[in-house]
Amino acid sequence: MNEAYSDRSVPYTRTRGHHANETAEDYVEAISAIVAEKKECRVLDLARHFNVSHVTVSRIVRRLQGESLLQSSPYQPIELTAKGSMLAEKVKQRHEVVYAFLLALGVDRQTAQIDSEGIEHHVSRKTLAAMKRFIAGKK
Amino acid sequence: MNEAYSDRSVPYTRTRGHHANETAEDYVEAISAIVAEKKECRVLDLARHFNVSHVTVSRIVRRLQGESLLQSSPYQPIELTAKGSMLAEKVKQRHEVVYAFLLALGVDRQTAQIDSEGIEHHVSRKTLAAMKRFIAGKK
DNA sequence: CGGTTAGTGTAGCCATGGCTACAGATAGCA
DNA sequence: TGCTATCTGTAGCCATGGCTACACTAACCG
Repeated sequence: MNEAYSDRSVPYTRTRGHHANETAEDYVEAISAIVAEKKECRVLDLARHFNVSHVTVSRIVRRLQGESLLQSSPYQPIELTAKGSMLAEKVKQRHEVVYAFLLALGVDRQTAQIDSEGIEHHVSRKTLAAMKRFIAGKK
Repeated sequence: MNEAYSDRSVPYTRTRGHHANETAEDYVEAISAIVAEKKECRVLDLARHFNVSHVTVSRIVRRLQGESLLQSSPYQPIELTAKGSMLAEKVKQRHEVVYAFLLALGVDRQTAQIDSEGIEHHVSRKTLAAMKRFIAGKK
């Protein structure tokens, strides 16, 4: 299940991996943003970002390292691998499109921010393209 | 956490309950649809619907009974409670709006079906209203 | 240098939702 | 009636991601 980051191609097909992939996407996106903002990303930065305990973060970070999405050593800052950076970039762009789309639809910023976080993981390539067309048409 | 069916009101606030609520919504919606179609709903109907084993269904059904969303006795058909029916109706309507919205946006039926299943759980009241306005404007 | 504080790791608990394997119930048909 | 096939339940495994409690590291400051 290595390259399974968008495998929801059959209606109601549940696998263990879906939720884990969403977590991976959220984490690399957050790490990328935190590094961009304050030069380095720590376990506690992520814990505060997601409102979870540092223990939860630490275990997830270990898992993502096993998936070669990031690199971490004890008491050291967390860094994305090339693979992790590419995924982060893809997720960030998709997220931005969904957010901009909701704004264009007439939703307020706060709601658009919250809903886009939930929606982004479920938007297929085709729907994303339709959202882009809509945004372009609005300009 | 009894009435927590749409509690994602803060950015990136994760709780154990979110995913479980989505499962509950999917199940009551499916049960309602299956009952409407073939008079009764069995464990195996749900297992086939969601592409999971009957064991998984059976455990989730037990949990949902504990939440008073449905009633089930050994080897008997599954029935929604009044509470379960109301939730199912709400979810069904929201799902239909999201599906119709994606179609109106220019997405093909297959993609709209799949994406709407994932997206529906993350659409707030406000975004849903915006989708309705968009559909109405298209007519 | 030592002490306090913030950060991190580990152990171990829980709930959820995947699974296989096996056992028991139900129903339909010869 | 009894066989067979389908359905359902139970036991028990796993991964994920929540948590608290406790221990250790590191860093900063007096």
